[in-house]
Amino acid sequence: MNNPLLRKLANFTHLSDDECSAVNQCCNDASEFAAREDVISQGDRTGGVKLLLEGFACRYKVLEDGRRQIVAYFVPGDLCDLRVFILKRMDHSIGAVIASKVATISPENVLQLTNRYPNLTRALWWATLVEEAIAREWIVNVGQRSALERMAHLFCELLYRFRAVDLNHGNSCTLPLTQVELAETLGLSSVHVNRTLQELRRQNLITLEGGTLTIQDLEALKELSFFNPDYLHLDYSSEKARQVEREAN
Amino acid sequence: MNNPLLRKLANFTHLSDDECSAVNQCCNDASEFAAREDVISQGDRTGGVKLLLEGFACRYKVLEDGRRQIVAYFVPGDLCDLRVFILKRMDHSIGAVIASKVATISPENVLQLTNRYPNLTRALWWATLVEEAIAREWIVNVGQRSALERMAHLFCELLYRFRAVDLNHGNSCTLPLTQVELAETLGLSSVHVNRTLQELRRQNLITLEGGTLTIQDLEALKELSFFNPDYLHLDYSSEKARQVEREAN
DNA sequence: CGATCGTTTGAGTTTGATCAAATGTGGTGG
DNA sequence: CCACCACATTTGATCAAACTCAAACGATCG
Repeated sequence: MNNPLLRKLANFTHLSDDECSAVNQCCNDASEFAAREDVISQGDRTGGVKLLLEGFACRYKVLEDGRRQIVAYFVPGDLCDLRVFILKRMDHSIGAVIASKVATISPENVLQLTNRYPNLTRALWWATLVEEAIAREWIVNVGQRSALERMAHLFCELLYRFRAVDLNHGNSCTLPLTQVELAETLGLSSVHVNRTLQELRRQNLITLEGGTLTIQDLEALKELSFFNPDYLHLDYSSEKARQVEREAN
Repeated sequence: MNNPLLRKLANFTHLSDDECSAVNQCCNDASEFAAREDVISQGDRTGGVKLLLEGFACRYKVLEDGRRQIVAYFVPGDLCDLRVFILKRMDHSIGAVIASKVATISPENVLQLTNRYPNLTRALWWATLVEEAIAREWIVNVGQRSALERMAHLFCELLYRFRAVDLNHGNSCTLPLTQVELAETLGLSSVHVNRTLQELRRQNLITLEGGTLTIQDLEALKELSFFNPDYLHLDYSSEKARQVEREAN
C-alpha cells in the first residue's frame, strides 16, 4: 500500500485487492515536476486527472495585477476534481511547491474505474466532497478568523491531512512554503505572516524550520483557532475505526 | 422549461426531452421554507440532494463563538453536491434567505438519473465543477481583494449567475440580503459594508434597494473588481452559443 | 566571494473593526 | 390614523489589526 491515494481512501472505506490494483494501474503514467514548476496552468486545456504521489503542490489563481491567492494545497494522495476534463480550460493553475511526482489518470481510465468499481467510486466521491469542504473552510478561515487563528487553523488542518495518509511524524509534517507563499494562502502580507509565526512560536505552540512544521501543543492550537475536524470527514467511526480497533487488540 | 435547473444546464449542453422530463419528475418532492429558515443544519444527517427552485438561499458555517461566514449563495437552479448522501453528517448549514421552494432529490433518484442519462450526468457534473470554481473564487475574493473590489466582484458574479437561469431583468437581479448578511459573506463588518455600498453608489456603479440589485455600469464594475467570468464556465461557445445564434437569425 | 533569496526588524500609514447613537421603514394593534 | 416596536441603515468617533516601505541580516549556491 505505497499509494497515498489508497491510504487516503482507507479513511473512508475498505477497498478490495482488485480495487487497489485497478487504482495502482491507473497511476503508472507519472511525471516529475521541479520545485515551483506548474503542473498545469490557468487557461490550459484540461486533460486527465492529476494525482499527487509525492511532494507538495498547490492550486492558485493570479489576478490581472499580479496578486496571487493559493486556494488549496495538495498533499500526497490528493487529486484534482475527478471530472475536470468536462471543462474546456483550467480556471486556475496547479503548481508543484517542491519537487513532486504527479500521476495523470486519463479520462478513459477514470470512466473505467467508476464503471467497474462502485465501492471505489463512492470513495473517490468522498474524496471530492472532502476537497470541497476544505475549500469552504478556507473561506471561513480568511473571512472570519484573525491572522493568528487563521494560521493556527491551517496548521491543524495540514497535520490532520498528513496523518490521513500516514505521512506525519508524530505531530510533525512537511510544510515547504516560504512566508510569502503562506501569506498568499492566508490573505496576509508576508511581514504579518512573519510576525504571526513568531507569536505562535513565542507561545510554544509550533516550530517551523527547514520546511518542517512541528505542532508542540495540538490541543492548544485547535482551541486557539476553533478547529473542528468534522469537515475533513475522516470517518473513523466506520471501516477504519474497526480496523484500528482490531489492530489495537 | 420552467425548471431553473434545466435552464442552467442549457448553458452547458442541449438536453433531450427525455432528459428534461426525467429531471422534472425528480423535482416533484418540493417543500417551502420561510425566510431565514434552515433547509438543513450543520450536524444533520445527510439526505437527498437539495435543489433550489424558487427564492434565494445560502450555505454558511458558524464558529463556536458565534461568528458566521456565508460560503455560498444558492440561486434558483443551484443544487448542493450531487453526492452529499455519501457523507454521514452536514459540516455546514443551508438556509433560506427569503421564502424559498426547495426540491429534495432522493439518492435513489440521483443514481437513476446518472445511470440512465450520460449526457445529463455530464451536465450535472459540470454544475458541480462550477460550484467548486465559485468557492475557489470566493477564497480569492476574501483573500486578496479590497472591500470595494470584493463587493463589486460579488455583484458581478451574481448578475452572471442570475442571467444564466434567465432570472435577471437586464442588469438587475434580486439580492435580498441585509447588510449584516453581506458582511458575513464578504468577511467585513456591517458598518464597513454600509460605507462600501455607499461608495459604489456614489460612483454610480450600482443601486441596491428593496432587495433588488441594479448594476448601472457593468463594465466599470468588472474592471474595478478584476472580474473575469471564465470561472463560471458559462460556455457560450458550445451548444447554447449556437442556439443563441439561431435565435438571433 | 558576490549574488540571490528568504527572513527579520522598525517606522509610519491605512484599512477596516468597534462602539454608540441617530435615523429611516415597515408592520401591528389600539 | 397614529403610536409603537422591531429591525435595518446610516453616521460619527475612536482604535487596533494588518499593510507598506525600507533596510538589514542570514543563509545558500554557483
